[in-house]
Amino acid sequence: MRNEPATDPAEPRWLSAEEQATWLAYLHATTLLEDHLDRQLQRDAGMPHIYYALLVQLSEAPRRRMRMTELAQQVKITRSRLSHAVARLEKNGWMRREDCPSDRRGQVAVLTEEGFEVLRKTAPGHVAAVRAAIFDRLTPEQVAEFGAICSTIASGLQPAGADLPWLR
Amino acid sequence: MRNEPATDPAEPRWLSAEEQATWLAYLHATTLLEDHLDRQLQRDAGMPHIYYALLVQLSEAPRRRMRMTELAQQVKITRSRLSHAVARLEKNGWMRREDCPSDRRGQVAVLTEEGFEVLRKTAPGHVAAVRAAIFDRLTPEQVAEFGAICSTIASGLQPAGADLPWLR
DNA sequence: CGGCAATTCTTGAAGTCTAAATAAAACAGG
DNA sequence: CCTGTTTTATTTAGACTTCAAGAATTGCCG
Repeated sequence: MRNEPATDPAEPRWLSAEEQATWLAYLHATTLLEDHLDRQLQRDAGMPHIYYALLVQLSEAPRRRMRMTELAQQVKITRSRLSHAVARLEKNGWMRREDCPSDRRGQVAVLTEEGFEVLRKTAPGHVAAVRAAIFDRLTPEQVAEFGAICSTIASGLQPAGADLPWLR
Repeated sequence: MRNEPATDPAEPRWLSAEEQATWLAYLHATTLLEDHLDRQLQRDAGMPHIYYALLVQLSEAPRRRMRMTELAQQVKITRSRLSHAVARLEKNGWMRREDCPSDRRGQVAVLTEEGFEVLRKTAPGHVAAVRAAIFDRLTPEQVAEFGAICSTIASGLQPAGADLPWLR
């Protein structure tokens, strides 16, 4: 389709050739990488990448525990998705739920010792995979620029699970 | 965890602080953007982003048709995933399958007129969403660099659905 | 206080994806 | 040819995600 300098509001501003190329490269990179890491972790840790990210997040939290809502926000997923995920991880014995002392509605997700152990054993392989896919292939300047770009993009997007009241 | 300059093969090379920050920014950006575009397209076009990408790919192909395997490769998904997707898109009347004349095993995915029409009507909104999330927020230099980085990453990863014979 | 609204989290159903198994046709050699 | 392998595509079952709905609790405010 076309790309015109015009300002006709009826005519959408299509992507330039360079923008298209970048967008396509982005789609390919993210699709392939997500797929790659999902396989790597499914094979080595028995869970998809996002579940692994939940364990990591918990492992870095004080007392290895976090409120459900905050955990969901940190990892950028909906509370619903988190509920299902934690249910599964709980079956594996890698996570546990406790009632929140200060808010009777709340739950606290806790990383179990077994969960931490899984992390300890599989973290090296995972870092290696991430490194091989990204950091071993970019210059330090590119890493910095890449981080800045991703931050910019992320900062412009609504948090996941931002329930209805976005039009208030 | 630590980061040591040592070359002990037993001690994994953890990510530096800057690498961690970049990796986290990447995860946030991709998670949020994928989610955002999925919602945008589900709302405006009635399908997830990857399905939309299939229609786009077909629309740009000669005679708006493509062999299943090639379509899967172009969009970086497995043949299995494509089979499911096309089955669904066929129900919507947006795609159609034809037998391949030259290879009796093969199938050709064809974009229907209805499918093209959906694309025509929803493309402007989708470009706008992509533009708002990415291109309106980056400088031209960043766009170029971003494209180069994504290309590098993508080029280092195996194609999806690369069946077993990878250890041949 | 009393009640309505918002928050927190879970659930169930429908849609999608993965992994492994299957079927069918093409190919490659002996 | 005829057989074993590869390629192409689909199918099944199970896992995961989304969306809408629901239950319990808290917070606001007149």
